[in-house]
Amino acid sequence: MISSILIVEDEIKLAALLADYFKLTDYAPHIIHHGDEVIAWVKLHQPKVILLDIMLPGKNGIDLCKEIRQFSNVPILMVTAKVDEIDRLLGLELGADDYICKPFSPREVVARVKAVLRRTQTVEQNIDVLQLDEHRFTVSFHQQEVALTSVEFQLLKPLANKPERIFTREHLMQNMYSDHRIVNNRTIDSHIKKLRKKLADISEGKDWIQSVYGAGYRLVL
Amino acid sequence: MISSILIVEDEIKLAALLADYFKLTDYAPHIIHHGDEVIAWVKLHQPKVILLDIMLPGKNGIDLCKEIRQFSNVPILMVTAKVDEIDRLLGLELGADDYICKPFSPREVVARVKAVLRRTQTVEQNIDVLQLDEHRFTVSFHQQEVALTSVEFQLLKPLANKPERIFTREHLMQNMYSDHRIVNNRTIDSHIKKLRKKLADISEGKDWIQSVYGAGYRLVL
DNA sequence: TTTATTTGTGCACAGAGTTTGCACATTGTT
DNA sequence: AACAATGTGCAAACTCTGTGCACAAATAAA
Repeated sequence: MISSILIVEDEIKLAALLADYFKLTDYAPHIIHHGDEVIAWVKLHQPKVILLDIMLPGKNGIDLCKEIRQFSNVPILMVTAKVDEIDRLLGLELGADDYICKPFSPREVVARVKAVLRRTQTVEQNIDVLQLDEHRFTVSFHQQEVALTSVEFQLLKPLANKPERIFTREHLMQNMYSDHRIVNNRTIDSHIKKLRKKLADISEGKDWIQSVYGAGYRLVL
Repeated sequence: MISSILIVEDEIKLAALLADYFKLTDYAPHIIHHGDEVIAWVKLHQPKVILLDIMLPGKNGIDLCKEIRQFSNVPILMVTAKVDEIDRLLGLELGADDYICKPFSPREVVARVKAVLRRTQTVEQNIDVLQLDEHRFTVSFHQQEVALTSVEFQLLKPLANKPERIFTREHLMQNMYSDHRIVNNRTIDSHIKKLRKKLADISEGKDWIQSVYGAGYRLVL
């Protein structure tokens, strides 16, 4: 399995060294040296995991971590130069997934990243999914359940069955209506909106449905 | 068994700590910090149990408890900071199911919640169901019994055997008539109406049969 | 057999709930 | 900046369900 990893680290040589190690272990690393470039890149590329140094030119790692957590649950490993700092960081409850202390061996870092991915992926793939109930027209997330209308249910079904995959509005229409009716694109959007609301209500506000500009929608995990 | 629990507690760290403990014990906790948000959330999500602090910003726990009791019998555990207050609370007859005093250990709270659930669930799951008698075409609820016509009985049977599950009118027809006759949808409705009346008569007016727009009917517990 | 009484069916219409599309705001792309 | 796509609030159009009622069919009583 190949994962894209974002390495945010201002020491150029160290970053390159880490990147090399990750390449050897079948990861696709990308390096950013400056704090101000991180948010935009993450939003655009959605890496599978982020290695985030705290001391950075521009925005520091602590603020970046908070900011990323506003829109994503991507695993984040914080890197700090001082052991003492870790306690302080834990107190801040940044939502980071692990903390690593410099100096470190690249192999250690790779191991920690793997460990985090193993943890989070198990959770996401086995637990953090939407459960549809065909008989009751409901979706549930963890133990929270919500009733859908039949149109909403038919709309969600293909999206949830193939997460990540993009469905065009035309494709979604086909699945929603047995009579192959054509409705206005804005109509699909309206239903998507209602679905988003209901899903957010049972999952702490998470937006499960991503719109793909010019293409359609997809469900993200 | 997994239950959703609502934690209403303004001390953010305490709430998070409790939530963690409940997660470890297979509960799905949701936290609300402000009294004004509680009612709407409870109505929407119908948690299996509520842990309710008395001192809160916005509406206080005592008023909330009364208000919740207007529309739900969900088990409520009240949390108070002062031992002395418990006597006063008992006097108010709020309808809470247990009272817990701060400071407490999270493990104690989990234990008390389990105890309350054990008490209330036994009642609900073993007694509050409709008992059908195939030989006499009767339904009973608690000790109240009512005679059904054969059509009514056949209509109720699938609904009662699979509570929560939605049955289409077509499906219900199949079960009602051995000759697979097709009758008007309004006809099903008429029988549903009569059933509702009879069931309500033996169960304090409860409406057991929920209609699901565009889909059919289901029996709710 | 005839006459009540109960049960089943379907219709018309009212009321409730859902779906749809539009106008306009916002966001994303080039 | 200009254009295109998506998000949103809202009300109209539509669909579905509830109910009363009339009548048919089955059952029981006389």
